[in-house]
Amino acid sequence: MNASDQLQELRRGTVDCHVDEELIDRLRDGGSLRVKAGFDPTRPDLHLGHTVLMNKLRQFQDFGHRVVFIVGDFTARIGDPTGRSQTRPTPSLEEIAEGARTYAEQAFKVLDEERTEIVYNASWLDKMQFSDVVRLAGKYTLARMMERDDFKRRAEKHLPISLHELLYPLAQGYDSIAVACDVELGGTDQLFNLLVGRDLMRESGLKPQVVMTTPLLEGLNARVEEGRIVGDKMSKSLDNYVGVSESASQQFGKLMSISDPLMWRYYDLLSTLSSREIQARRADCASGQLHPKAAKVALAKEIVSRYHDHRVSEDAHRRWEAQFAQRQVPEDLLEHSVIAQEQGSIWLPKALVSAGVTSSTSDARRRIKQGAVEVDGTRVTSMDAVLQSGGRYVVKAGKRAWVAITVESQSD
RNA sequence: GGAGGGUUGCCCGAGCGGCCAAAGGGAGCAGACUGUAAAUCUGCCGGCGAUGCCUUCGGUGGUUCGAAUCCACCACCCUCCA
Repeated sequence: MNASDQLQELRRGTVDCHVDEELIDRLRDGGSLRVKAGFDPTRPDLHLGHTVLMNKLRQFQDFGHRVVFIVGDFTARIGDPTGRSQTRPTPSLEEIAEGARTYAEQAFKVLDEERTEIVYNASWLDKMQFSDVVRLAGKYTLARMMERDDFKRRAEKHLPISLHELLYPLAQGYDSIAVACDVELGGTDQLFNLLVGRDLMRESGLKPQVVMTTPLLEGLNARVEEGRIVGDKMSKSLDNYVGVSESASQQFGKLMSISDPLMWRYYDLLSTLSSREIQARRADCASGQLHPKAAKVALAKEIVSRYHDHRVSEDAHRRWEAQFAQRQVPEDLLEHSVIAQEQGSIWLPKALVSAGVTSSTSDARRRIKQGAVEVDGTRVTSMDAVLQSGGRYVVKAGKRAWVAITVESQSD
């Protein structure tokens, strides 16, 4: 594929490319580019948000370029100040090593292993002497460092900025020197760090890297208001994510819960369809030829198939339709045994707590009061309901809270 | 080294002696409506076999009939001056 077509494809999905001309020049030169991306090994559970970047890296690989996958085992110990007002705890060496391993494992569900080089930044950063650090620090100024809006904001608010936080961008920038890359990719929140790398490379007499940023994917609960996406980025701590290693059913269900407008954002950032195909699908929905639900199912299937067997993905779809659209008892119903109390029965709220469906009897009573609890398909209205010993009951305590409870008698 | 401000439920944040299991918002949960959409509406949102009882407002001790609220000490966080 020629250079301008490559550029066009690589830029798809509203990826910001800083210094386009340089990239196209390098693409024109032919040969394989070294594309760098750094990863924080302390968060090894990849979710779809991370895969936006991964997919872009994969695209580079498909054009014949090489990915330099940097495990930030050293920088993890400093802690990236990006978006944080507090310094986070330093992970142990073991945690970092374990994280790096699982990270790579998950990354290769998307990346082409043949065209990926994995390197650890401690292998050069750890060896630096204090004098090396001083020399590196001498290449940058406080004024420029303070251009970073996170630092600027904190300075204005008189919030603390630790000195080591100022070193973080330098360390990351030094990585670019160490691996001599042509391009560095990162999330938009990484823009400043990436540009520092570019400057440091130039200072060191290297050809400065081209900087590309991928947008941050919004979480499942994001909304679209007046054409703008409102909501937090996808993150594990906010529990608005789809994990790469989650089960097909979980992934499918989560993807189906996003709002229609958000679906198009997900299409743009996660689908491998061409922009033209996505536009066509969108137009069909708008004109009523395609039901939005069908479009969402197609997207969910595409994504789930990427991380699971195609058949598993089909199965997840089928089960989802059965459980939610047709309100049938889920196939993968959890079985749970509880021990009967005196009188050969167990008070329903107690059974629900014991089966792990509700967090407390108060919670169980609340749900009964609100009509959320069903036993064998019949809504429970009495607070005094009990399950008889020896029986197996299919209990529902809310849309997603299903369990089969078997009551064993006390003497067992 | 000096002066001042702060620490409230999952998060933000009001409360500044009883009417406080603690306003308001967010998140979450449940029901209705649906395409498990989203939005919206309604209710819930510490625990307890429960119109009552028990434990919560950084920690410990105290004042008081009564403390998230007052006092003392301790811990942690922040700001300003040096």
